Amino acid sequence: MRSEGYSTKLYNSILDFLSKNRERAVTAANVYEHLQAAGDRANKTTVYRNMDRLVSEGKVLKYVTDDGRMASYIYKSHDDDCGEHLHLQCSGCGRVIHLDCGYMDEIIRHISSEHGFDLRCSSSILYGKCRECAQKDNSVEQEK
Amino acid sequence: MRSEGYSTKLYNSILDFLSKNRERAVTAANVYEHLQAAGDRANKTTVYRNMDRLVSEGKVLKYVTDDGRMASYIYKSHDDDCGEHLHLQCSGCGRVIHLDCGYMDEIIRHISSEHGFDLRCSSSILYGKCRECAQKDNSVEQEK
DNA sequence: ATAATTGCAAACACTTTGCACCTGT
DNA sequence: ACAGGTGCAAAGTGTTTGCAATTAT
Repeated sequence: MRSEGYSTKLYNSILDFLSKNRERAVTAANVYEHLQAAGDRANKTTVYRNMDRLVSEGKVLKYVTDDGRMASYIYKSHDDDCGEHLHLQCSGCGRVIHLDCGYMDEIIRHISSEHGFDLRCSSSILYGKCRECAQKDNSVEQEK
Repeated sequence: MRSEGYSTKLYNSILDFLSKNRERAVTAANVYEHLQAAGDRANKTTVYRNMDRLVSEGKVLKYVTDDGRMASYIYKSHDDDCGEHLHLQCSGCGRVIHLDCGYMDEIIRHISSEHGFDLRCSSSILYGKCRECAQKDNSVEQEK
């Protein structure tokens, strides 16, 4: 977590976009497209550099998409410490669920004591489907 | 899971290598290097194609490495259904721990009922450090 | 015989880097 | 003024694809 840098137009736009999408994981491509659409014509390189900066500033967590093709970023709200709990990501809609219930501590303790393993939540993400997307899948099944 | 294909020299070598490494996650590069060393000079493309084949045959699970740079593969032992439980992977030594205890089912149920999320174990992997690597890290810290 | 597998070179997709120029402080 | 940010083009990395030659059944 390095010292803050300059507050540029792009940096602010990106941070703003991320904070407005705290409930989903966002890729560099998503950010780039958003900036295009918003008229802040940006360069992909610059997007990547700003994402790196946000990660090293500790404002954002970096994961990988479901298919492992791209990096995905999750905005860390200041009120919850996202490094301390796991995240669920829906591979349908990209929605992120913060597993910050008390149950989580228990899981971490169990994994540590029973399996001799220190979980690092900040680099682990669980994939699956949220209720809505799972239901959508089912209705598509039925249409066949 | 498609029907079995030809049983070629390379396919067998790769499967053999994977089954001898069931306790760790292996990358395409690892497989390639092993084949080189073993004298079965192979082509990277062929390694990738065989990995794909093994995945579609359901003999191997495909994940992503800790840093998200490469695919990593875990051999599925026939005796345990790896698609039904989560895996822990040590980012120090690559060791894989199968989380196939009863407690895990409870977690999956909790995530489903309390968070409305259907976990897909076959594409989720948790990272951290196994006891040995964590201790190793500590001694390195102390050397400073 | 014939369907699947292989090797090679080229293409891909995402990300990173080098460098000259521009901007925030 | 100057540290830091930006854009462009080029390079890098892991993976995939097209196609002709080879191999397993």
